[in-house]
Amino acid sequence: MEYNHREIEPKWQQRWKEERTYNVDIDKTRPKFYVLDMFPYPSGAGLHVGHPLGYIASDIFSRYKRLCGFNVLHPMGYDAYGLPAEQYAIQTGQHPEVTTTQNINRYRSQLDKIGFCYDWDREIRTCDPEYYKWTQWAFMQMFNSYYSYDTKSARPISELIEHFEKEGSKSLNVACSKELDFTADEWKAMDEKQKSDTLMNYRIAYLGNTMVNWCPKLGTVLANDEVSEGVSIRGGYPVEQKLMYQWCLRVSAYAQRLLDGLETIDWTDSLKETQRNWIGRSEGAEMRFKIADSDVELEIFTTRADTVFGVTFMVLAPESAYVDQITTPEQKQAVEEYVAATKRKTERERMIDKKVTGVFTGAYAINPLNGKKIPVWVSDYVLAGYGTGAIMAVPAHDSRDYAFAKHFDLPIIPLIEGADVSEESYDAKEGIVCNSSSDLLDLNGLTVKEAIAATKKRIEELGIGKVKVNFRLRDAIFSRQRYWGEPFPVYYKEGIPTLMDESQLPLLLPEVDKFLPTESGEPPLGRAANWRTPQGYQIELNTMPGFAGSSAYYLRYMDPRNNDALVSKEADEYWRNVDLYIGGTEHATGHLIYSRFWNKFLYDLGLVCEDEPFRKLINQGMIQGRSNFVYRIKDTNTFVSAGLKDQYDVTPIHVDVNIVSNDVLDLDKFRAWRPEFRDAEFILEDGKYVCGWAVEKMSKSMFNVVNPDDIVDRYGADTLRLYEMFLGPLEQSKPWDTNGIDGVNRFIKKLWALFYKGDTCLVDDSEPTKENLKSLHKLIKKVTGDIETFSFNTSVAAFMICVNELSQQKCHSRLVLEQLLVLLAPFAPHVTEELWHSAVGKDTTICDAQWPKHNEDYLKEDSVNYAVSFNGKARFNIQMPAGSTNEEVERTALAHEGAAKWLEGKTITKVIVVPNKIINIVVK
RNA sequence: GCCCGAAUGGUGGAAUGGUAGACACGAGGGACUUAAAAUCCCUUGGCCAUUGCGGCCAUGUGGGUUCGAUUCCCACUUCGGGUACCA
Repeated sequence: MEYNHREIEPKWQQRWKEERTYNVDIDKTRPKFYVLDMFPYPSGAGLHVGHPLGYIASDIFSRYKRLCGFNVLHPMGYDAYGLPAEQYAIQTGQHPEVTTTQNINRYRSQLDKIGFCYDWDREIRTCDPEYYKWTQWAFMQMFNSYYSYDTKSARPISELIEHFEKEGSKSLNVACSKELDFTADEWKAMDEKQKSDTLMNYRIAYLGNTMVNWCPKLGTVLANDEVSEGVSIRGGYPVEQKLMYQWCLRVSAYAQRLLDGLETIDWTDSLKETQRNWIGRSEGAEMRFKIADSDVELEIFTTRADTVFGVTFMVLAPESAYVDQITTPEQKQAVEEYVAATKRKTERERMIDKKVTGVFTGAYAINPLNGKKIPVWVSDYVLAGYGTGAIMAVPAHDSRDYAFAKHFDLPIIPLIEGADVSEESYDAKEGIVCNSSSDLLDLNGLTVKEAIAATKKRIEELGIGKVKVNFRLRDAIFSRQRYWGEPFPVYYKEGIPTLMDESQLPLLLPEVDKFLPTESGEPPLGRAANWRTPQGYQIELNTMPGFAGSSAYYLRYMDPRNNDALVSKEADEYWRNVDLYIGGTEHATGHLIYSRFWNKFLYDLGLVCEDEPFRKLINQGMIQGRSNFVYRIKDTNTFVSAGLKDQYDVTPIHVDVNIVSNDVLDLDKFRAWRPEFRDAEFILEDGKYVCGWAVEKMSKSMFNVVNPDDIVDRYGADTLRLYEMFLGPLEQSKPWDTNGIDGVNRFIKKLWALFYKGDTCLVDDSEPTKENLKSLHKLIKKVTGDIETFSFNTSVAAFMICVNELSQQKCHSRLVLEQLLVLLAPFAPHVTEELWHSAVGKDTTICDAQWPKHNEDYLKEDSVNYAVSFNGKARFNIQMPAGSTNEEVERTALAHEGAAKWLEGKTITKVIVVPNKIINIVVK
């Protein structure tokens, strides 16, 4: 029998499917292990060889854990709601569901060819009503909850209503959009609408007037993580700031827990750091400044309370509510013009345009600690969304304030001894404070740290401020003005947003004639006929964002067909949370924050038993493309080989990597590739046309996309799997280069040759030799260690070494070869399964074998090789019997004939013996 | 600007304090073959020596710690990723 992947791979894939080899159920007699891939958005382009990298790694780990005796949950599904399908629908009129289903089918057939051990019975799709019922349901729970800082958890909104009825807003310690102040009587006197509005201030899923990222081109709002550098991540369209009435999730309430939880999970430090920065905790103080000749008090936030004596002006964000309250009539026009001008600018323009701008309000604030009058300005360098939207400016010690002060010629008062602020501000939080004393507070002589603490203490005593922790993390905007998403189970009863009954879930996405906004500017659902409750109330027209469906999908896999609960208690308590999660870093500040938030919320409600969803997380690196170039001599149809291109004036042109092999261009295929190249002439080197190359993103436009289907067809899935792992460390980005694939393919053929020569099966029952066992046990030890640390590339190398050794040893012993197959099974499931049955003669699947353990006895050496070094430089080797003492090693080394040369005329200062490795003799 | 990570042959990479370059690709040479493919064997970081041994230099640059540094520390250079008026 010859190795023929085209025959054995489909055969086993079929058998696994028929025999339900990879389907799992709760089994309390075995420990569970949950391995999850970030589920893909099924794009129209299909998979390229970069996509399966993480899937292969997780598949290897799943199979390994199963062989180790774990009951492994390893599911897959699709993140099926999304913008590309909708935009395609707008262009073509094709229903997004149709394209999505097509894409899913394509993905599935591509995935199937690679031989993954997914339990496909547990497949989920976020656009499936059976699935999104629970997305809608979770939203309803959030609507019905508020967040208590006393219990540090979400609580039913009914508790809050009880509190209002007893005490109004008194002694509340809860998350809210803004601090409200009302009595129990005032609450009771409110009408339904007022009560609804008041409760919105506290709900975890709430409707709020917030500054949103509005993308006019996409016609929708976007969350902060969907925007980068002022443009939308999808499409790259400009985004502007706009005040809109939108559904939001009070993620900010969980900021501290999201931060603390990072300590308990096994993620890389860099990813945790990214999340910490995104959450952006900063400790500081809120302080109130009275406005002269007015009742208004400006509340500001600062982390540098110590610099309060250096405040020479105040600045408001243009959107701040204070602006209208304090602007003097003389300045009114100038301020209004400035605010209007800022509004017109998109966020991107505001970012690119780093010019200092601002306008004086005409008002003055009083510094509460020294009574000084300080002017209040408006400028767009202060953000409305952070802190209180107002700052005290200390130009001597903040570079932004410094630039503003220089531009408008405002005074600068240095507060730290020795700080030179003539050219730039002194921003460092260190030094000894000076120029900082008044009747109320004296900071002179203190360090900055001490001064911050002293000021905080004093302002609390004086009742002019309080210690405050601020977070950068914003609430998530949860409405999208799109069609292809989950509808909100909400209707408007006399203008009051009201939840539907749980029994009405799932609320199905209605049909529409077009996927565009209505003529009156309403979202596409405005086109749905009868988008009303039976009582005739209007149902919410927005849909939920992409992250809604992906925030709790890992829970649904535990119990995917349950129609009575998101996940049953039994399934949740058995599978608990994800033990290993593999996916890209691009979700660090989006999905991985939202999921943690969502899970913590469900945890507060007692619906899930683990506080963190993903115990360990590995980020696989990106596989980049490796593009090839041909060089056309300018204004001709002649192409010059890469080595000679410097002699001509050439234009590099991308050429399809699939017609290039080892950087050598196939001339006939090139001529056939494009009509304009049909008559191409070539200047060759050594009779070949050599292409240039560069590492770029894998994309159609670069002609560097490699389809896994082609690789599987040519070399087989096992070769693809091994090669992707062999390419380099899992977490590192690296270019795909098909050139090296022959090496792993040869390895599989060599493996095959251990079992078969022609049609003869070589496996016999001979007793393994010492050498055989040594090679095998070396491999067991290495591979086990490597899988546990995700060093799959070095394990593949170890397999190659072992197979080479065994073939040199002519080892055909069944006992050795069957264990070799088990070790290799996670990496190359098809060929190992085939040999396991046909050559070794087993009749159960290799998946149910047992992972072998290595035996140190077989690894022991009779003698040990020591490298003898003089002053750290290795000079010769000596063989020592195993277990020799350091003294014996040293004596032998010095007595060795080679030693004399290096000892001549020198004296020995020191001898270091590293057991089993090296002996270093220091001479002078 | 700030934070994080990386830099090793022609190429992908190995070695986390102990003989740098495992393993693989590519390249060169050889065997088998009428020939090719496939397979197998040898060489392959650089320089010097090559009649034999051998010697020197080398992990981005410069310092440091150490008997010994690709590995640890400091500074710099370059590249990649994240983030950005967050007060």
